[in-house]
Order: sequence, then C-alpha cells, then structure tokens
Amino acid sequence: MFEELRADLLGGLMEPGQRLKLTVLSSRFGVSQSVVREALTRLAEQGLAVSSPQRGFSVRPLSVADLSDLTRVRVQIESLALRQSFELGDLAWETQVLATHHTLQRTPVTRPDGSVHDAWSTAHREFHRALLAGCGSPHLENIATSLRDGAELYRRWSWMLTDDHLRDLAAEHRLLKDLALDRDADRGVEALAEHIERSTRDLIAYATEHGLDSDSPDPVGTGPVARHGRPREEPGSPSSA
Amino acid sequence: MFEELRADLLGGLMEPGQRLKLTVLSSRFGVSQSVVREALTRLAEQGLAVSSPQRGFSVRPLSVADLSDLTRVRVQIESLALRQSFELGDLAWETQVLATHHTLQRTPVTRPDGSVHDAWSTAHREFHRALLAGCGSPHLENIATSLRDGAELYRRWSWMLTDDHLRDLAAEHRLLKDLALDRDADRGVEALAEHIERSTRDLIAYATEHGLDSDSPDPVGTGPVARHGRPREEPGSPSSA
DNA sequence: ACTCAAGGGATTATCGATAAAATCGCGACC
DNA sequence: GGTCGCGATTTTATCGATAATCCCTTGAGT
Repeated sequence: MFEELRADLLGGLMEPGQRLKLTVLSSRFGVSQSVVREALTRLAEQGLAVSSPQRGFSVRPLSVADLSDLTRVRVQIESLALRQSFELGDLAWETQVLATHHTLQRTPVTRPDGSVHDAWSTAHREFHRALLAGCGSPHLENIATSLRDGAELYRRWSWMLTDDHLRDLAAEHRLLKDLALDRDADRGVEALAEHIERSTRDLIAYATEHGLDSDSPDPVGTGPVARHGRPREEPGSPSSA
Repeated sequence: MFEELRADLLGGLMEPGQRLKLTVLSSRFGVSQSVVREALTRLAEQGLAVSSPQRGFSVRPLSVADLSDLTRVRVQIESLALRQSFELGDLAWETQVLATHHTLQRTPVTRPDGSVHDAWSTAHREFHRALLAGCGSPHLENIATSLRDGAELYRRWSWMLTDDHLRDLAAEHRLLKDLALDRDADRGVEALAEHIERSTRDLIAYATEHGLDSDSPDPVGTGPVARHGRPREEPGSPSSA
C-alpha cells in the first residue's frame, strides 16, 4: 500500500499541491486511515509530500526555484559519487553497470499504445543507481537516491510538457556506460552533469515561457493528467464545474 | 512529544540497538501508541531509528564502519556547502555566523554539577547550521543537517568515552568563525574537515582498542548511561536477574 | 543430554470510533 | 454593497481495542 501510494506520487497522478485527504485515500486503497496516515508520514519525511500541522498532507508543490536548486545539488552529489565509483568500483560494479544498461536499452520507453512507462522507469532508476553503487559509501548512495526521487517528480512533468529530449536518451546512457567501463572520470562527470541538467533546462524554459512559476494553480494539470478522470476539487480553483 | 523522543535518542539515553517498545514509550510519555508509532516512523525515516517489519522499532545501531562512512560523506558534503557559503554568503550570513558563534562561546559546555549539556548542544548545532546557511541551497543544507544529526548520536558516545578533545573545541570554532569572516575558503574547508574528523578519529581509536566493534552488545551501555537507572531488559543479555 | 514441537505470553499492526480543529457557507450588521 | 461573526460540515488527530504475529518457555521424544 505504501509502495502504491508512492508510485502514484512519483508517477505524477496527483497534481502538485493537491491535498491528500485521509478518507479518500483510505477508501481508495481499502485500508484504514491509520495506515494511510503512516504512509503519508513516511512520504512527507522523504520529501514527496508535505505535512501541515492540523491541516493534513498534500502533494509536494513544484517550483522552478526548487527545481533549479535540486538540479544543482544533484549534479554536485552525483558527480562526487560517480568519481568515487570510477576510482573504487570493483568487478561487481562494472558488471552491474553493464547489466542494468542492457536491461534499460532493451526496455521500450513507451508502450505501443503510447501510454506511460512503468518498466522503463524502474530500469532507468536501476541503471543510475548502479552507476553510483561503486562509490562504496551507503550514506552517499542514499543521498543520491533521495535526490533522484525528488527530481523524478519533475521529470514526469517534463516528460508531458516538453518532448525534445526523447531522441538522444539512449545515446546518453550508452555514453555513460562506456565512460564507466573506461574509468574516464572527468568525461563521465561531464556527461552525467549534462544528462541531469538537460531536462531541467527544457522544463524551466517551458515554465518561464508559459508563465507557470512557483504557484501555478493548475496549468500543468490540464494536460495529460486529466486523462485519469480525477475531478479537480481544490478550493484554490474558483472556476469550478 | 516527537521532539522529546528525538531529544532522548540524540542525547544517547537509549543504548544503540535497544528495542523501542510501543507500550513502554506510550506510558512513558502519557500518549497513545498511535502517536508513538507515528513519531517512531518519522524517526526511522530520518535514520535515527530502524524499523523491522513485524518486529517493531529499535535504536539505530552504531558501528565503526557506519561512523567511518558517515564522517567521510559529511566532510565532503559540508566542504561543498561551506565553500559555497564563502562564495555566496551575504551580510545576513556573516551576521548569523558571528551571532551564533558568540552564543556558543558564552554557553558553558557542561553544567556546574558536571551533567550534560543541553543548551550548548543546541548552540553548537546552530553555529554549524549558520556556517552552512550561506550556501543558498535549501536541499544541500537539509542534507548537511541530516548528516549532522546522524553523527550527533556518535558524538554523544565519543563524549562519554573519550575526553581528550574538550580543550580546543572553542579554539576550533573561533578559527572557523574567523576564516568565515575572512572568506578564506581553502583554509576554512581544511579547518572544518579537521573539526569533523577529530572526534571520529578518537572514537574509532577507542573502539578498536577496546574491541567494541559493529555488534557490541552493551559495553558502551555500562558507562554513564546506567546513571539513568534504566534496567537493562534486552533479551540479548543472558545474565538476567 | 540434545532436538524438536506445541502452548502461552507478549508485542506489533490494524481497525473503527471519538474528540479536536479548521474550513466553508450563511446571515446579520455596518 | 461589503465585511465581520457565528454555526454546520468536513477533516484531522488521538484513542482504546481487536486481530495477527512473533518470541520464549515448557514439555515430550529421540
């Protein structure tokens, strides 16, 4: 149940800032409010949701300032971890990088019906995790994973709104894999930074162009999310049905 | 209540690895098991406790491997943040560094009766937070804080077991403050790294010398913790009453 | 004497309900 | 016509109890 809710959040099913009411979630998953509450508590501690005292929980709001900061920190942390992986990674690490890259390469990005990407997403996460797993530092790895999860939220929106970065993703991953096997730290870090910053650049450009900045009420929600048929019931939108 | 439990954990009142039973905690704090459970969930997500499914919660176990890793990562992260603080910090940052250092300097480390240090601990945390607060990156700041909290657990034990680092703490903090005001990044990072690594070195030396490694049952618990009169009721100790 | 199995006790996880709090809507007042 | 205040409804936070799980002890069997 926790994993389900987490997947929903990461999948971008709920729009940012939307309130997460205990009753609707408990009926939705068929469990009591207690377990929903515990799940939300964990999610909030992870940063995927926010908890307002006496106000309940809501989906973590998105903003270009946060995305910008997140990306910058992510580049720094992942560069650190990648460099250490290149120095300290053993044979098992090399093997894992190769294996996860193969899986990622052979997993289709989108399904034939054009819907979302569930297997590819996990494969993508596994590949990037494997890249950094050689650093030999559990703490550093956890931090990197946590940051990546935070960025995942943005990546889903970037996916829906901009579409000019789909073509060379495979090439970027292949380059990262090759540089890892070659232990070319400098170029590896450079490639990883570019890989991380690319979608951020696109999304920020789109956001500033379309004027949806920090407190966009729902312009992102009018897109592919409406597909899920969830009625917008936020009190912030005066243009009710 | 959450803060109380968190302070107890950080204060080293419970010994590492000890089980945290819901009933005793709920009666201890005079609240229901639900709120204890929520607090433990949050603490577990923060890393201060560990959650075993169907087995409840327990105090985060300590090990030299974990401490070593934690210290290494902490040096890297804090160096990153400090360097950015030195570059980007504004007047407000300088002021905060100066102010928190003054408070820290004027707060006695131990009380006259020789007991623990509650005000000093918060002042210490505030000073280090202020040092890094100029980096202009909320995410990086959060990560650094989280790592510092994790290290706090070890620091308390280091305090009780080794005592050769009490004398020059004030000098180290003053040096850090001066270097911050001078914006001397290289020497600042060097001083901070030394400051972080010092107690770790001492504690690891003590641990390896006294043979209490990863799974020490309670040799650390026989120390100042027994002062709290809490009977050892772990099932792991066969020498029961 | 040791191993294995079943029973009893203790502890955790979940549930439904109650109490507290906040929000929203309606009406009175300025 | 606009604003403030009060009451009703929704929602959260807490509670006590039940059901499920695990650990330890006790006993028989080998």
